[in-house]
Amino acid sequence: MRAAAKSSAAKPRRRVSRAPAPKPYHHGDLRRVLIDAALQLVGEGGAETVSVREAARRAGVSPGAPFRHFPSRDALMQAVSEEAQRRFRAEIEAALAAAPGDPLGRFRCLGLAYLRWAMRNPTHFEIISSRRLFDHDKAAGISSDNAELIELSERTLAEALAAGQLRTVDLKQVQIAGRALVYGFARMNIDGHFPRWGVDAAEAEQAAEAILDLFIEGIAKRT
Amino acid sequence: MRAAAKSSAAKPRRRVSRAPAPKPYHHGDLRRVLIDAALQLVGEGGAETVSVREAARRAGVSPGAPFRHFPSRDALMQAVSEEAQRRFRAEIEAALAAAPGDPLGRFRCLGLAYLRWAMRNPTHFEIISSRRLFDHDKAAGISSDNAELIELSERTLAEALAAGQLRTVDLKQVQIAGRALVYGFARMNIDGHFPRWGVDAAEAEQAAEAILDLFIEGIAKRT
DNA sequence: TTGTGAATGTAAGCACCGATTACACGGATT
DNA sequence: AATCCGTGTAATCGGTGCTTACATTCACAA
Repeated sequence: MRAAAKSSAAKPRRRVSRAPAPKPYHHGDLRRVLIDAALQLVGEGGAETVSVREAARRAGVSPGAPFRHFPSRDALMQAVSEEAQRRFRAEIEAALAAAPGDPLGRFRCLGLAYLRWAMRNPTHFEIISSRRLFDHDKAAGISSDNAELIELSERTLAEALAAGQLRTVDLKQVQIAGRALVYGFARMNIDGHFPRWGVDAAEAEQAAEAILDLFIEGIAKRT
Repeated sequence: MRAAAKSSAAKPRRRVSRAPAPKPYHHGDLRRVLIDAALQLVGEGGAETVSVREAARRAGVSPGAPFRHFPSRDALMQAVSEEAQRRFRAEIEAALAAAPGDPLGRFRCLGLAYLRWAMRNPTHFEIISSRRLFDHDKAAGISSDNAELIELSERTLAEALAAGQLRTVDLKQVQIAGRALVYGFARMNIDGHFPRWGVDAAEAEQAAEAILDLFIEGIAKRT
């Protein structure tokens, strides 16, 4: 690519807050900009094509600068993952709050919001999905990630059981199976198992809804 | 990519039958050895930590030699993927052939064999799972991969439907849901979503069987 | 206002990586 | 026996993660 070739172009050293200097030595909010750049890079070529140098390049900063904010590439990716998880959880909770109803219906809303977000934001979902790459140290620690979401789904399922809407009592199994279903569908989508749906997102979302309904009918008490 | 751990892998050479030639110029079966080395590397540090150089190092060969057999790293990984897929399909078909019974029971055997193989060979399964990395060109082409397996599961499901064992008639939905379920479970396992099961494989397999049964009961005609 | 230390950037460099090119070896064909 | 060509080596290039040394700026205090 191109060398930086920063034209120094000796500028007047106005430090008055009135006019913004064209090249301030300090970036201002490099950390945030790096995370955004990395997020964009994931969207362009997958998670493993993200390079710290390219992120720095897009931030208009030297290759070593990012290491002032992240001790390693993995740390940067972890920050990206946390950002993605934050958005994910926010959207799920919003969708669940906005759609009340019977417990099983709310469980369906939960799964649907999960699937929709995963299909519409494959970039973010890909980052979230693999703990082995980004959260390997945090996995046994704080667990402030989507454990909250897991608990939310468990609570909703418990309500459904209390309301007599389920045909089985093993909530843990149902919860894991539901997670595996939506996770598997979303992963298959971004892993390219549905090449035909790459061009028709609506069809993919329809299929997602259909298999979710199939699962829910499977766990619901038969009429 | 990141630096890989060093490892001395001076392999004893034996190719000449007459005298102990210390260094035969030609390796003999480098292609196979490279695939095996790459497979081993995936098992040690994940798919993206595999480097052509390290594979060459373990094969006792110069860094440029692998490129005589594979035009690129991705080509090597694709060969590894094909090898893994071959073993996968062989085991599934063997398990299915050895366990006859009613169609739905055979479908269960299919899913169980899938899950078991995925849990016991996470290395291979990880390679198989992501088409975007390894099969991007082949995806629309020959499709000699596990499309055969998909068809096999569809056929088994159709038999189950014909035998009146299913409560729904939309086979495509059932098939996709089943695939998403087992794929999601296997992926969650290797992606580290079940850290507790990292030490107890038996428990993981029990859980896998349980969610599979949950799903099958969900699609079965109620007695 | 003026030091002064901590933050945060740059510059240079290391080792490793994928990939290419020129060259060396040797088994197989004729 | 001479030759061809598949297969290995050696050298090299640009890119990458990461470290170290140095430069600049900001924030806070005397």
